[in-house]
Amino acid sequence: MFDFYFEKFNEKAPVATTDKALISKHLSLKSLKKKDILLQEGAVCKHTFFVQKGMLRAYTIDENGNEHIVQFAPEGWHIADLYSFFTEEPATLFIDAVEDSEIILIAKEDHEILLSQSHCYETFTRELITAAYVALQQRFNSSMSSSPDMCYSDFMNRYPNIANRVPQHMIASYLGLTPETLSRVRRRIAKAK
Amino acid sequence: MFDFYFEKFNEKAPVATTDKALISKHLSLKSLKKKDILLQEGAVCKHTFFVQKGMLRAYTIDENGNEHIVQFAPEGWHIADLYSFFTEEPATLFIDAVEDSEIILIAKEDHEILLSQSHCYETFTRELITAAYVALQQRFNSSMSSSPDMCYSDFMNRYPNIANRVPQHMIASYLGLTPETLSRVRRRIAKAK
DNA sequence: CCAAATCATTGATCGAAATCAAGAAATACA
DNA sequence: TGTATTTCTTGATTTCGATCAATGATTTGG
Repeated sequence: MFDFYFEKFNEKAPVATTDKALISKHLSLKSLKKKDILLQEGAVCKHTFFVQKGMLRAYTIDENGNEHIVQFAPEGWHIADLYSFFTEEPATLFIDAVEDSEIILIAKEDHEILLSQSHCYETFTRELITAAYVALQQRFNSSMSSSPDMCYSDFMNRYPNIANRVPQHMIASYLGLTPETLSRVRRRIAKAK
Repeated sequence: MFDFYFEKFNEKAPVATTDKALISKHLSLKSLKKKDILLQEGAVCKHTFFVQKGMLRAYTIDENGNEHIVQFAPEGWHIADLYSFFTEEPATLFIDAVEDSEIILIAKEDHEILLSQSHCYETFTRELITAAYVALQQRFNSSMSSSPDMCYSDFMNRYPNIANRVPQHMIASYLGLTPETLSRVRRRIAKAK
């Protein structure tokens, strides 16, 4: 049932059988169709999501109605509006399914129980958020100090598994470019080879 | 000696007297003059830094020699190149003192001992990195989806304590603008009022 | 206290990405 | 299978921030 989850868990923090049993009690499953929405801006984010299968994305919509994709989450990844999750303030992000997906939900109450009752769960959480912070830092640096061409190449190399599954205009949105600009970036890169 | 540190610590995770004694053994102090460098790109980041007094900054230098400030750390904040700290790969960041400063250093070995020996230290670390992640996320969103004018106003409102202590060209660098552009942003905003 | 360095502003020009517009290609689905 | 929708590309134009250049203001430290 949660084998894949615990496999990923175990990569960051060793998990004993008794912990597995405890943690399993606090997880729930959900199936999603492509485009199903898990979180709307303005709602409080009451769960974190772990993707077992498929892909989710988090994005904002700015005052001009433009989407800005903040994160993709293919299988094995976690996603949430952590700001809203921790503060219980309204979310600034939307989260929806890019593909038909199967996910695990962890409610905030359950998350807190697990933090207090399972030491390895706390360690896992710490490792997870640390890795997420470092990845975000690097992405931010790259987007601040590289050309669009470099950002695109970096993204394709770093996340081929995402790049090959989502439409180009979503990659453009993730990189902070318009689809037209990304198309021209691709042409430039193809020509340069 | 470490009163201020434990005060901040306690805001995120309650700390008992015995833990304080243990943790104190693993902290060391350092005084810095303005412009003193704590970390160079290419070196391994072997410590995290807590600012007791003064202000530090972390920044990258891109291939054109332009600085991009990643973070300011006034008193009460932590700073490090966490990517390098955790992986022991060469740092991509520089860290130096924006003002004369007094800091606490925590070496990686000490950090790991504390994680394993003090539960509240682990909780504190988790809370700290979570807050940092959320702050970075919000900064990233704001810089991707707002006008320079909005980014600047947000920054001034959110961090007046930083904004009033650093030269404008550093704020420009933090926001990803040239000093000239920031100067014009300020004029626009002043006129609009 | 003064000279030197740093910092901020302003103007003119340039360039890269956004926007606007249209059409072609691919995909979905009924 | 065929139609509708989504996606991608290409061209023309505009816009906004970067760059280049110069000057003025402020800070620093010898």
